[in-house]
Amino acid sequence: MAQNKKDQFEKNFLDIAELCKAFSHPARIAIVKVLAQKNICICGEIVEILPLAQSTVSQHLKELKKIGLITGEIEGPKSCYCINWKRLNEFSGLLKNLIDTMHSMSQSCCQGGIHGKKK
Amino acid sequence: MAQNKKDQFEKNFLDIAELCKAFSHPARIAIVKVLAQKNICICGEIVEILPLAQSTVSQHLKELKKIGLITGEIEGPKSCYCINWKRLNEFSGLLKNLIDTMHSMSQSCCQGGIHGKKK
DNA sequence: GACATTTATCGCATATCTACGATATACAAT
DNA sequence: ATTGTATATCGTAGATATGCGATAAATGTC
Repeated sequence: MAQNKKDQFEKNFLDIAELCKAFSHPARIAIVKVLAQKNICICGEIVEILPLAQSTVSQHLKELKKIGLITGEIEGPKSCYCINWKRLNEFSGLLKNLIDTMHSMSQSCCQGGIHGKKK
Repeated sequence: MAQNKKDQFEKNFLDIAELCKAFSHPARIAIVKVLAQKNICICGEIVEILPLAQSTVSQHLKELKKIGLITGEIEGPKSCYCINWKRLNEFSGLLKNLIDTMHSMSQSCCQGGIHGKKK
């Protein structure tokens, strides 16, 4: 059991869910911030700042790259990871748009229906 | 091994990460949308719409409630789950603020440093 | 009280995530 | 060619997440 049911939902939801998953661990948020703040591209420098092993940081970078939030090029022994601002802003926009859309279609709840019958 | 290192990051990151985790599964996004769109409070009605068992939906509701994105009151055999718009907007705002802050402190990368030396 | 309805919780199986050390890979420098 | 440096990948262990059926709990109905 415990089959994967994620594909049975709206494609739009899956995209947002995967973006959220990328940010669902503080280490990955921290990595993105380091890339922005310190103007750092190098995996090794990130490793020095964060309390994580090199292999762990590399895995997190891989996930961030997979979803498109960062880009990464390897030039021999050096890496160059950069933030993909377009995708990051898209993430923020998709979430805001989702919430705004939901808000606009919502009506008052628990006031007129069965549940409003508070004694 | 595999110890939990989440507490070793900024508290702000942990809060955003937990909010993102709540939205990191399309089922939970779908649940929130159903609560908004259909103006539904009842767990059982959500179960009918989504391709999930009642116990699974109940678990997702519990997680959404735990992080504060929805509120839930049980009146005997009936439930009343409502969206917490304040918290939802806070989620959207925190993410946007984080990204904007990162963007404002960022400088160009891979253009003047070692990595810019493209042959 | 007996029964139906609705929801939460328990127990369990499987899947995925997190983290690390060890190792492989790719390139620069000597 | 050998060495050194930086990074990715592999293997693995433990922790969480996902999902369901069965069951318990709370309330209304007969």
